[in-house]
Amino acid sequence: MPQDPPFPPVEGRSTRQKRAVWAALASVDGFVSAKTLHHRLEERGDDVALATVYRFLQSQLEAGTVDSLLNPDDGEALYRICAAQTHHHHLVCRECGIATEFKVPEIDRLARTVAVNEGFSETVLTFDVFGICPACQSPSNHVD
Amino acid sequence: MPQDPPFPPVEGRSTRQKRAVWAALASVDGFVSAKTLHHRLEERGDDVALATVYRFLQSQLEAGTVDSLLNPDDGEALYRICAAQTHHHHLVCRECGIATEFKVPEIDRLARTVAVNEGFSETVLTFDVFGICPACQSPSNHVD
DNA sequence: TCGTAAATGAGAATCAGTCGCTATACTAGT
DNA sequence: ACTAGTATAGCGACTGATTCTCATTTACGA
Repeated sequence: MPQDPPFPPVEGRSTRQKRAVWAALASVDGFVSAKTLHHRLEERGDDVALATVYRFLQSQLEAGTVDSLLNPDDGEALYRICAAQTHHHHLVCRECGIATEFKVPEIDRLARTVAVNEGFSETVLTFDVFGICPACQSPSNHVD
Repeated sequence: MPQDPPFPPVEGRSTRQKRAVWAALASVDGFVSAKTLHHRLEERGDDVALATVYRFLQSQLEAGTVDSLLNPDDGEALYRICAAQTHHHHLVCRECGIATEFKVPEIDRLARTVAVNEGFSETVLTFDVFGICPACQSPSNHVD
């Protein structure tokens, strides 16, 4: 048992479960669902309750160390580590979850302008792009 | 809630239930959830199964006569009548559901460009803005 | 080591959304 | 108009994701 977890993203007490979930999340390239994450943990032999996975993801979300978005197909929440605190959007493969972050300040500015003109406050933008990534387009490279 | 349903929206057979759901949808200004719509129907004395509401909304969605989006707070799907077939986005009040449509072609163009550059295909944009509308900001006018 | 607050596990509860079977509306034939 | 045939609609039961409850366990400062 290493003395210090690789990255201590953990707020509050440091537990085996939190470290395990973080490690599993860190080992994935793209966005994953809580369920998928839970499966990976089982495969690794890490016993963590599904509820704990959800709780951890929720707290990290609030802490800003993970990002989440809703799969537009089924409304399922997807998560991934996302250190970049600054505002950005995602280009996400709906097959494998691989994601690219991008910023288009103009977009945000334009949207804010629209909102302000209408007198809206506390605005939140949801802006993500879903598609099929190059790897998933070629069956040979297809990753589930 | 000005006028009657502008057109008979019902594709396929015209039934009491479809007409009722459409009328209920038409009587609402903003986006509503299937559940809310179902409540309204009950209040009116229209007995329609929740599943029927969902199915109707789904078919109208495909027909392009209603619009939907995911509430980022809880992932619930929201619907409203939306005749404008052309691509557009929404500025939605998260309190009362009131929504304004807007178009910013540049946004779509920029987003597509990002996707194409990364080699993504079959891209779908999700872009909506949530906030608190002027009416809901002043407690006196607050609509739940 | 001890005490205490925080975290976890297990499963029940909740809630949006879907499915499979039955009932009904529409059509063609008479 | 009446009836059978067929596709569609309707509805109750179900599913799957997420949250809640609470008894138990654990981390960690004193």
